[in-house]
Amino acid sequence: MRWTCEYLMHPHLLSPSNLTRNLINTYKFAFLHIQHSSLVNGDSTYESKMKTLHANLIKNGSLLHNLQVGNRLLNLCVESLNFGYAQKLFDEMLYRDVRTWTIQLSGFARVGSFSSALDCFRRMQNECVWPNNFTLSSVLKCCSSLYELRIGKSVHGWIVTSGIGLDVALENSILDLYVKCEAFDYAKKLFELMEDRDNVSWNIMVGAYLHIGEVEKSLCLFERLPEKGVASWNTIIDGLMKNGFQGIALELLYRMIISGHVFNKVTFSIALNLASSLSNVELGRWIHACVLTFGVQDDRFIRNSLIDMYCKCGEMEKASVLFQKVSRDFVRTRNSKTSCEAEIVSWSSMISGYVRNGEYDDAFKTFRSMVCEQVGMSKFTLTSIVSACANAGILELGRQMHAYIMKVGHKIDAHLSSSLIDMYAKCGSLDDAWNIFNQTDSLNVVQWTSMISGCALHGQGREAVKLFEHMMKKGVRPNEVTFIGVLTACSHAGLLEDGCDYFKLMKGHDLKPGFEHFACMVDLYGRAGRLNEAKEFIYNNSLSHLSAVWRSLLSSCRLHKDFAMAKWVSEKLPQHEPCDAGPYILLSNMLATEHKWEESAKVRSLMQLRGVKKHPGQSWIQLKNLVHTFVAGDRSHPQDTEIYSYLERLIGRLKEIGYSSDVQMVIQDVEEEQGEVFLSLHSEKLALVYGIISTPCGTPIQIMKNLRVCTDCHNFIKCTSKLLDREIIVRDIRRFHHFKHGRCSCGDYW
DNA sequence: TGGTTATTGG
Repeated sequence: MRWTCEYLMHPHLLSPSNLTRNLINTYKFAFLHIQHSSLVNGDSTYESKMKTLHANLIKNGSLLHNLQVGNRLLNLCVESLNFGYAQKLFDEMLYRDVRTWTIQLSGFARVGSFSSALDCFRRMQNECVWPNNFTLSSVLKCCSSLYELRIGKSVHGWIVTSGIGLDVALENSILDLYVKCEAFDYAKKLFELMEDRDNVSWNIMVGAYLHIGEVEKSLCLFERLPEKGVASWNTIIDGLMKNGFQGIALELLYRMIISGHVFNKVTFSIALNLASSLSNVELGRWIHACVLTFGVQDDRFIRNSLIDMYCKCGEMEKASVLFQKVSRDFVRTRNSKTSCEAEIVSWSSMISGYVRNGEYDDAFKTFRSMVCEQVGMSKFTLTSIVSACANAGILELGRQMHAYIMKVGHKIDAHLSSSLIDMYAKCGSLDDAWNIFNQTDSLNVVQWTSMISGCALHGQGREAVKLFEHMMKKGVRPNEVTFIGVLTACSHAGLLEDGCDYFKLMKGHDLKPGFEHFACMVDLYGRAGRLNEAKEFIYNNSLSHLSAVWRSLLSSCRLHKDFAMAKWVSEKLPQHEPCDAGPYILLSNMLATEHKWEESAKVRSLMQLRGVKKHPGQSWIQLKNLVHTFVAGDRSHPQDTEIYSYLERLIGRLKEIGYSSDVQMVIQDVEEEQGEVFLSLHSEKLALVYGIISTPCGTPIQIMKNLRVCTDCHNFIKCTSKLLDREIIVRDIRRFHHFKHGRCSCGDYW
């Protein structure tokens, strides 16, 4: 190998008589040798060696006089993805035939330059080179990738009129073009007219029916297939899953196995995807075991599917182990385009996995390494990271990400714009959310929903309702999530009648209310003070097994001070969710308000006995580039002496303007005075005080909290906003509270 | 012919 390479570096050693098949092979070896040493041994002289090789090739001009030799070399360049050299060689070749053009054209198609491939086809036609079936297949593939139905149809027309021999493969390409371009009628007609149909033709049609959601027809077609190949099974299982028929998909996978079909690489990907969409980690693990048995664990698609499956099943550690292995391998193969794409997918999967599992810090860390290691960004990565900013509520980071996206020059597509709208809304800047919303040209249902939910989040119920009406007028169909948004808005703004109307409207849109919608309705009745109607609604709709609706009713009871019903409800709660700490705390809280300390303590010990852990309350505030997090009674902050002494003085001054601690929220068996002390140390108060002492007078302060804000803290913040004349914004787990001049945007209704 | 990653709610 080394000898051949050195030999080629000295062209004077070449004699014209060597211009034979052997020479081509020698070039082939040299090519592969240079590429191999660059990829595996990290040889940095790759570029210069290739240049030398190429120069020698050109110098030995006779090579380019021989069409056969030229074509073979061109093919070699294309196959090894050395596209720059392929282009040079193509331009320098003296003679070109249909094969030369086809190699070049399919080369463009292979690296995803479909437009260049079509240009190549046009030039070829201009030079009156008659295409063959391979050329046409490639051209049709380019058309379908570019959704170029018009060009595709003209190619079809040309094929028919030119009298070129049509074979099944070419007809299948046309069929596939029509399906991909959603010209389903054309596809159906062509399929009916086809004299020879092979398995591929049938599979394309099965896939086509699945694509347009005609699941039953696709199943019929599938069952009619006389010999079902692995590809047929793959198509039907994948399509069923994508149409939301996970159960049938799983059944078919089982049927496929027991009828003796052996999985191929595609089957593994699909099966892993099925496992994650069912959140069935056992199935996922079983498939992982099969992957290892078959020895296909190094396939990039399968690896990524494995990572994604573990991410979606919440097993981030397992995903991370696989990911580390992948990224080690990728370092060595960075040069090829396909491996780059596969690498980006695995990074994206990891980031979205961390976001999905609420591990935002890890998501940010992964993103940072991705930037440092100069891995290319995809819109998937960016969308996930914006969503991480949204959920973590870190406005400054969100803004930086937005700026980064603009700087990199990424196009803001529908997914990105909806996640940006959502991010700004969730990070407290509704104005920025509106800016993105107003700048978007054709709004889809997700973007409308993000904006509607954003308004609801900020207590702008009427604005949300207006938006919803506007959206309907524009002819955009609301989905289930849109209704959750608009119902929440009605509930937060106390718009009982509108809420009931919208709930009824769901039927008109063929949408079945889920438990979230029912919970919104219970909330709506409850907040409006219609506690009995809320209770009736629960029983009339058989919702009594859902703890979410009882919890919502309980909050309303507290709001309207109906202690009798509150106690009745809070006793029901732990039965439904024995592992959730919330109901126990609420119940013991209710008992404590009636000074029934013993019973309250019993509930607490029952909770301990069952090993239920309380979710610790946390509040955080971002100042400059740092996020400061506090828990109740936190003494770990470096400025804690300052914080505590300011807090004490502040409470004293607030009392002078009428603030008093709301001891009803005390959840421990303590005396009032002690209770007051305990309340004063809630995490949001600490975060607020830290914000006050760290910023100039009059600066608005924004705090985030992972639980709902309690009545006492709500009161405390209201009074503080009045006393210090500061705008204070608090995001709790459900909504935003904008405090100004002693009032809150929620109207004390949350 | 078929396979992996993203947005609104929970």
